Amino acid sequence: MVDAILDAAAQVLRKTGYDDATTNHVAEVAGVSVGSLYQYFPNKQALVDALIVRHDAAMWAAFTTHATAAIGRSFTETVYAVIDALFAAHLVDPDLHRALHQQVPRAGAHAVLAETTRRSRALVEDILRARSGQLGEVEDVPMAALVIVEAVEALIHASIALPRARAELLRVHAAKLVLRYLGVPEP
Amino acid sequence: MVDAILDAAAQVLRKTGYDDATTNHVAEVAGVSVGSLYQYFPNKQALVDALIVRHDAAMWAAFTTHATAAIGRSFTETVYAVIDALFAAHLVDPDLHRALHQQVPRAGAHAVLAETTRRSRALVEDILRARSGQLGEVEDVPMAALVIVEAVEALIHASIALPRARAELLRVHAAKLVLRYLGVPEP
DNA sequence: TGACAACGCGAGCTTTTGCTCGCATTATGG
DNA sequence: CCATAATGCGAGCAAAAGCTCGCGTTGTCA
Repeated sequence: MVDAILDAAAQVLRKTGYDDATTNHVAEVAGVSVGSLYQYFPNKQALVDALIVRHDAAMWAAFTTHATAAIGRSFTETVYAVIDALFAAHLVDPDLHRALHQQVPRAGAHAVLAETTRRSRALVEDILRARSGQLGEVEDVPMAALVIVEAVEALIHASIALPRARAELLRVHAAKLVLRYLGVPEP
Repeated sequence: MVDAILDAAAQVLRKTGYDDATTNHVAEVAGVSVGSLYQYFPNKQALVDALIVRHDAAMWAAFTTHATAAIGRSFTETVYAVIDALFAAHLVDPDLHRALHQQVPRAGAHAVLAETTRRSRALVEDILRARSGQLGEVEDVPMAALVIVEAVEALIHASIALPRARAELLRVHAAKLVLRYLGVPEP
């Protein structure tokens, strides 16, 4: 039942937006009553929070699944794999993702999302440190990780509004951007 | 009076957030009555819209002012100047900027902001085309402009949450990112 | 099958909030 | 100095939205 309510909330957010995402409307779409909704979610914020947590977990799962392809590869291939994984993660439910980020007030302030950002940066830092000695050295690893994560994420968000062909090309450019930034020679 | 109301709205958004930005509250802070507010703004959305337009205009003004420093310089210096101008534009009213973008639902969907993004990209495209023959050629100018604008804007937004020293360093990294992406050799 | 609890329901209460409208106050101009 | 208009006021209205609570229904034991 909890899942039914969350599914309904996601659908409402995707289709009609945050303003029409009233508790009554969500309950109606879910085919349950408002009372039942409030049995599992103490208030509207808790409902939205749960949705954010669930979606974030789904994205992170998709990311780690795809990112395993990077294990044992060369640095260039690792970069491509991680970027592909990030793009894949954003294809889990793009409409919901956009609704959550563009319409829910203070969505970016959620602790779960901050934690995911932190984990993403930590992962990139690890990758950068792992290539010590190989190619040129990176002086400020945390700063480089920040630059890479922020830039790539921005490009992914931009790609959502693009036609498929351009989005694919943008993925290549994202990889190019990162590799050249890190001083990796072209293949 | 219009300005007083807009100033109050900006202050409320900055300090207490979008949720507490009721029309009555804004009017109270502005030192006027709700009736007066509705004499100049037909509804709450119009008020927020006007605030977005005003802030966007202020940012664009700051940008163009600083960007004139790029006229007649070398390509590398032009890149630095434009990035500096973008950072300067985001220092106009960072708190209001964040409130508008993170708390106002669908803030990104506003026509004015889309137009500003379009103008930014057009400007970058012009700069890229102007250096034809100089250095390496850029094949897909619109794509490169998109990559640069999106990446730099993301880094600027990230820099707002950073301590001043790190923010300054991030600016250098933004320039490095763009120059290396475009294949410009280090100075 | 009957007692009991857990689950579910939805009409409606309460609060909030965007907004109005009739009146007061201040400018304008003859 | 008065008539008229323009501006400003703020109590209060109407709609909306979050939330509650008493009752019905379904499931689960002995």
